[in-house]
Amino acid sequence: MGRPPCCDKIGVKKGPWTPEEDIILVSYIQEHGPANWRAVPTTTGLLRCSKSCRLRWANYLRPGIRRGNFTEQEEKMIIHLQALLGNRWAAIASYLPERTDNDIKNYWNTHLKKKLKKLHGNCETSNSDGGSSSPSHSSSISRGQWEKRLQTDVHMAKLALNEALSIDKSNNFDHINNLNNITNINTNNFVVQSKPVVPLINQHQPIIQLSTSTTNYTATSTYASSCDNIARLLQSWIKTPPKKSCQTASETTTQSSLNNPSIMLTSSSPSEVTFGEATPEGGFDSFFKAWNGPSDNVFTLGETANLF
DNA sequence: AAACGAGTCAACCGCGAACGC
DNA sequence: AGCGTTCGCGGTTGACTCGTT
Repeated sequence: MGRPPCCDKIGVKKGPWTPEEDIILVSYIQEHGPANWRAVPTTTGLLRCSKSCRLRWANYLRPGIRRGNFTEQEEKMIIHLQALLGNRWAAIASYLPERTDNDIKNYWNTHLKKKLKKLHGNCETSNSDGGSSSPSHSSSISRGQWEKRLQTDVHMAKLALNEALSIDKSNNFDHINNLNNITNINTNNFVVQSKPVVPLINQHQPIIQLSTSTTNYTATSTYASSCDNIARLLQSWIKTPPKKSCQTASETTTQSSLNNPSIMLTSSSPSEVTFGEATPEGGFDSFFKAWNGPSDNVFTLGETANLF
């Protein structure tokens, strides 16, 4: 029996998400939390499959995501974690809470792979291409040799991570905690465990913790950063008007979005953005008013920690 | 200004794991 | 235990941007 498709192929929209769709999705998650993705399209009326909604949230709308401009420390971490864990991007992303697995994967494939290739030369035996650090890919060397090399890799990774993290200890508490996890890995266990590192990102995902009353938010600042993401998106969207499908899609959906009383945002500062009453006649004006700060005016990791 | 190629990244697809009945 | 459903992950694709000619 074949696996049923995750959604009906008919009537399901594909391609880039419009700001309106983003707002609808965020509105839903703000109300129900990031769970039961299956219900999202039917509840919200979004013409997207549940998978697409989850991905959009996880990779783009989720609060606390930083995009682009990978720091040297992050690069180091990614390189060494990749050496440690292979192409297990979700596990790697769990050590970089502000980054998504997709972002790390892209950055690896577009930047770091080349960088390492340049550094080590083409005939280097290192596993810079990913995957070869796993026992299943080490057929050319004996198990003993592989374990020896892994021990060295782990040691090197520890040192590099220590070095990288020591620079930015103040706001990287989570990294420190995660470092403890990674340094506690027993190399012997590592060999036999199929999943030595729990994807910590899952523990961060239910960031918006709502009480049953949707007006009583305990995670205002974290949600604000999600609004922040959308605000930035909308701003760039306005600056560079969408072409092709994006524009036509938004044209067709704007009215319904504005008529949805739950999706307007009002606030005097980005850190206090909450969902408010809809003012259809106001359009996105209030949204932009809400967003008037620098892009890095978002909650800190410490603030996130306080939520748990 | 136009054409082309390379680089980037958001989104899709398919698979396996986890979960619930 | 077996089956169907849902979720999460990693690989891949393709649209878009940017630089060069």
